Amino acid sequence: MKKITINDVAKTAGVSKGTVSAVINSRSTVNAKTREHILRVMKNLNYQPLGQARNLRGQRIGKSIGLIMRELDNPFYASVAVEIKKYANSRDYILFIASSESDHQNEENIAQLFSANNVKGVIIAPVINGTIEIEHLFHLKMLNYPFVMLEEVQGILANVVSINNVKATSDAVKYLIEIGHTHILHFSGPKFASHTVERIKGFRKAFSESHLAFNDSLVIDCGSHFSDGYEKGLAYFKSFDKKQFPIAVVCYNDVVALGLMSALHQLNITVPGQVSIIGNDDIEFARHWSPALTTVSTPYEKLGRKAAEILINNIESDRALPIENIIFDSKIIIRETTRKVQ
Amino acid sequence: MKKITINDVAKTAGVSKGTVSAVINSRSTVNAKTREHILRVMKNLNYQPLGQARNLRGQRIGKSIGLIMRELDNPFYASVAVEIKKYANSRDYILFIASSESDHQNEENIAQLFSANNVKGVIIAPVINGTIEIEHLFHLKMLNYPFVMLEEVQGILANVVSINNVKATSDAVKYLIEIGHTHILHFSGPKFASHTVERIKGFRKAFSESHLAFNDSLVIDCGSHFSDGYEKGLAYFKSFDKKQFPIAVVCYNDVVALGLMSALHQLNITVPGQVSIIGNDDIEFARHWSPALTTVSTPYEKLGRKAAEILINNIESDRALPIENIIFDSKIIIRETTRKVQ
DNA sequence: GATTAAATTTGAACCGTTTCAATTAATAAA
DNA sequence: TTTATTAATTGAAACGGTTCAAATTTAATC
Repeated sequence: MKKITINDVAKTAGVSKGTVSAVINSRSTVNAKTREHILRVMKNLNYQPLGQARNLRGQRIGKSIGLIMRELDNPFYASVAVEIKKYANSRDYILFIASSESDHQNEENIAQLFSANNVKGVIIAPVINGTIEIEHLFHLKMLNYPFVMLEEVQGILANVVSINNVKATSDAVKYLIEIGHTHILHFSGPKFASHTVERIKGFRKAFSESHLAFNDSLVIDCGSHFSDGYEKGLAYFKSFDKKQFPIAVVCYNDVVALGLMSALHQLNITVPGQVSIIGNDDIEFARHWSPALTTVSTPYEKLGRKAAEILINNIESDRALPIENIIFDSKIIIRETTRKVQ
Repeated sequence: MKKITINDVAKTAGVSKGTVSAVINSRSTVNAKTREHILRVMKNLNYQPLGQARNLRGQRIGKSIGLIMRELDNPFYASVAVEIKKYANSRDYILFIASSESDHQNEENIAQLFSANNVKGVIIAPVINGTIEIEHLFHLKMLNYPFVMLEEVQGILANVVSINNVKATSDAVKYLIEIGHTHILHFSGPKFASHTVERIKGFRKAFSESHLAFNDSLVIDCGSHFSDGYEKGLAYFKSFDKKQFPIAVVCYNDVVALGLMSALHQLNITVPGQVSIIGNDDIEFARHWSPALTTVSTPYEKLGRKAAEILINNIESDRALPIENIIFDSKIIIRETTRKVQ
């Protein structure tokens, strides 16, 4: 079935396509009777004007940028998204958000769709699934299509605005060591996310820079959701020898930490009495939970703002701008889920 | 400054635009040396191919739908968005999300941008700010542009998929009456959101259908965030006469309810001992909080799924489909923040 | 060096609109 | 009825690319 075009409408209505165009654009120069007639024909033919063609000539339509998240319900990137949006709006851009669902092909399709549809540039939380696929990023580069990545990707030189996960997690562990902990675990994030990898690296780094011995069993595969923290927490501490307390857990993020606390509560294990817990992200609930969660706060406002700023600067510049690589540091926020030992 | 086009590149490089086009599209028929040369010229001129024009001919690029939320951090619509996305993906559509920030003009601009940029249809959580502005919706109708609204808007006949807020809140109040409460408050939502208005209506309805007398002071303007619940809760109960307990509060949503509980905790008021609380939405945290929150669960999966289904059916149909108006019922989930009185 | 096959490149037609000067129809004034 | 105005309509030329048959170049073979 061929697509109905303005020509079909014009022909059926017995007018020129200029007139049809005038109706579509609500121009007042067209006679009321003619308008009605054309409108009726449009409805009958179920004619949908093709936006792309409409803009080709005029190009007076608003500006927009895109954001490709890995998943819609990631609380950290959701906060970053809000900041990106704020900044974009302040410069008169609308933000469109899409989710790659951690799938390379999706990421590529979305980037393609953005660039093909008048979205001026894109911010990407890149998918890194073991095999790193960056052809589509090269393609964007070739097209001179402006983009900024929220995590570094090996093998491509591009704008990156990110956070220092290694240092953040390492600092968290060092803080625990400082207050006397000697038995420290890591509930790690979703496989293949670079945040996960980097945080594990930071975790190990802290060990290698202290007197404590690292051991693979100290890293427990967990995930990023409340239920992950809850379930893995239940499984791990269910038949846990209480003589081993006190113990400390550095969690991938706050939601996992909260889930873990919920599990511990159910097992009648006290926080921070028997288990100290540190989260990551500093979501709003972290400070309202009881006990309030000690966590690592990443400056997502700055992160989102900077990413959007670089992107829009690139979009509006008529020459290529130098590539930027900006890493923000996090800081630990001490609340009630960690305590001094001995 | 005039925009650089493929013609400029072709001219500067001394080749035909067909060849430049071949380079842009990574076709293998072009000689390596020529390719390099053209690529260099593209870079020098900072040439960005115009996506719209690229598609005009080919039109083989993926399908997408849009979602216009009122705000990015609304937990209820965030959940709905996830469901819309799932369904859209299952039918090979990519979902783009934008936020109107509860502003009419933004809503209009975004809808415009979607329709002008090859997004096949849109789901709208409409802004209803006292003055109802629906011209842009009429415009979409005229263009035969498929759209579905997540809340009813007076004055326009269009697809609506929504929830029965009146019944939901009314049921909540009736439940409280059933278990013996006689003093019932409502912490209401953001002004002008139709959910707010409808829930207040439901609150009143329950009174008018029972023996209790309604009174304007029973509705406390609150908002939709944790901090709103916390602050308004603190303000309201700070110098509250304890003789008036037990009392019950129906909250606009779960986050507000949790904020309120946090405030009450700080004031040493017990839940559900002195105050019974009911939320709305049934977010994940609701069941994990302690005490676990009694709340009204809206079937957001069905809601999102149905909205996306209607939209895509409309997009893919070659004739106009009948307008649908679907309202889902909610149900109350009894947990630990409500108790029988007397 | 001539012939043929393969690799490149060209350029005109086309995609579905908008634009706007020019034309035509309708209305008002003379 | 003419004529001058004004209101509507037309249609050809963009817009910035893609396509692909035809033309040209280059390489290979004899």
